[in-house]
Amino acid sequence: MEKEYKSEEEFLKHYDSSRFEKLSATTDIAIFSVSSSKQENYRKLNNKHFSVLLVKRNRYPFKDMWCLPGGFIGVDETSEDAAKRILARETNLKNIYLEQLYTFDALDRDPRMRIISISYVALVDKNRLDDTLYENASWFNMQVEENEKEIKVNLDNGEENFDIVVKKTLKELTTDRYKYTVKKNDHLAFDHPLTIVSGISRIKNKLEYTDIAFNLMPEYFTLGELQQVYEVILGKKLLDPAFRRIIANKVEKTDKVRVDGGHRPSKLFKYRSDKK
Amino acid sequence: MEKEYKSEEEFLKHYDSSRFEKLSATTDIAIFSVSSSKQENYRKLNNKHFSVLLVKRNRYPFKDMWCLPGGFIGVDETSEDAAKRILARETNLKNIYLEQLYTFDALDRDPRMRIISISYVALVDKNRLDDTLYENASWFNMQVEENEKEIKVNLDNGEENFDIVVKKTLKELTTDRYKYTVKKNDHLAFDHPLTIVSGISRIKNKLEYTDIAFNLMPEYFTLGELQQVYEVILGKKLLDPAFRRIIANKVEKTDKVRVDGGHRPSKLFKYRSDKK
DNA sequence: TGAATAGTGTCTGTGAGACAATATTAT
DNA sequence: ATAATATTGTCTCACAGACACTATTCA
Repeated sequence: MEKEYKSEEEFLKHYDSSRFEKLSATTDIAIFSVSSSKQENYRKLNNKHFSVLLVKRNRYPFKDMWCLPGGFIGVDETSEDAAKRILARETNLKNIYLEQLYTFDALDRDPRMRIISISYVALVDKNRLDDTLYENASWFNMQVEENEKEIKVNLDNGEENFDIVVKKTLKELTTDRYKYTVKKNDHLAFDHPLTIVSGISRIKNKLEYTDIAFNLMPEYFTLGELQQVYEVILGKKLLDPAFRRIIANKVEKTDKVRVDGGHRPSKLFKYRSDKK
Repeated sequence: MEKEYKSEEEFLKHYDSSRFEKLSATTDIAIFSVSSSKQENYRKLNNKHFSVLLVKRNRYPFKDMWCLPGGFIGVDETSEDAAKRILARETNLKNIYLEQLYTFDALDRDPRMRIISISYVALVDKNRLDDTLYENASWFNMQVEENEKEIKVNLDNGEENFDIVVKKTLKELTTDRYKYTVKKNDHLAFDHPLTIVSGISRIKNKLEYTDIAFNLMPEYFTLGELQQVYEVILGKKLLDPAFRRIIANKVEKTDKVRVDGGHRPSKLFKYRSDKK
């Protein structure tokens, strides 16, 4: 039974904040970007890959495994502030695209104790990044294969290469569209395969009805480059005329030109937010 | 500096779970439904309203204000389990549609202390509900008006009627599509206006590309009723032929018929999950 | 000159929006 | 008969998919 209080102030004065059990909370961020790798053929464009930043853990639990950048949320900071703090530690950039993704809270997701993870997705333009990475961080190119039953992501940082497989359970009604469960994972700590797959799925969806792609682009870019970014994230080739129609009112042609190979030079465009 | 451990087991044995500050977590659920109200005209169909279940608080903080059903998350239950526990308390139904919405964690969202809220959205078919409601619960019909700058929701349970207004800030790139902030609210506790508005927005979006609407429907329904549900949630009239085209492969015609007024009877349909 | 990308024109089929027309019921 | 909903037909316009064609560069 609760005592009677005359006012909210009086109630708060007597409130015992230890009445309910508390738990720990962390933030984990799926920082995505698009990497380029040179082609041998001087005529061809750079190869692009959708990529994610992982950190090698140097302490228990999951020592020596890879994980998403993250950390504990202080009692005096919001999860978003914590995410920004971690982003600032991992990159040299301000004003990074940051969006809350999902709160993972399975009871056994951390062997230490009950720790929930309020996860975020961030998008960065790799061109603006320093090459120097914090601690044991490394960019992994992702190759995503998805069918009705599962999603396989191949992760490759040039030295290490491994797959994670996440099973999709379609629950029809009575729950969200899909429920993900880890099916194969030997290299990632915690439930981070779920975070990565959820993040990819979120970005893929939003790519089609928002302008988030431009967070992955430098100020000036060619339409070919922009199309490549869409293609590596969506995981399929797009037809040039259709693509140009779709993004026509999101970009603005500049008088700059890029000459970069044995082929016709391309005009440089920039993002136009005042689109109709 | 961290001590050296020989194995993860050894590390876990010595782990001090009080090393990091902890915080409290609650679950709040926006339980949505569609209410019907009889029309005076015998020919006309029932009027439908998109509605949300609110509870009048009988204790501090925010005593005597309305809030979403919710409660603290135990250390040994997931937020989803907590949400199901609360749903079971408020309704008599099993297998309710339940989806994680967002984690709200502004530092000042609760005057007692730092409490984050992992919020959920639930959809129920009011026809299957008992009329008896738990404690001080009450269904409020919602009238939503949205423009570029803000979202106004009028809440009405037959006895009380009030507005909440939430401001939309468009952050273009560098963050999610919109950021919501409470602009006017005299009747709802905590940051629940944000939860309600976020929930409405989520359901509105998913209505178009998923089958969630059928969670709001009884087993057998007419296409007119189904269309009404879409219309009250989307907040606009739809054209009959277009609507029927869209949902054609999601429903299955039965040989049942509903005769209910001074107009042509309608065939009853049911949900068909094996759609192409 | 050839291989590659850049950029545009155009045809066609699909599908949404709009409107019209017919069917059926209780009062 | 009338007012309401139920149901279907069809026209048009916009647009995505598909393909073809031209432009331009460097080795």
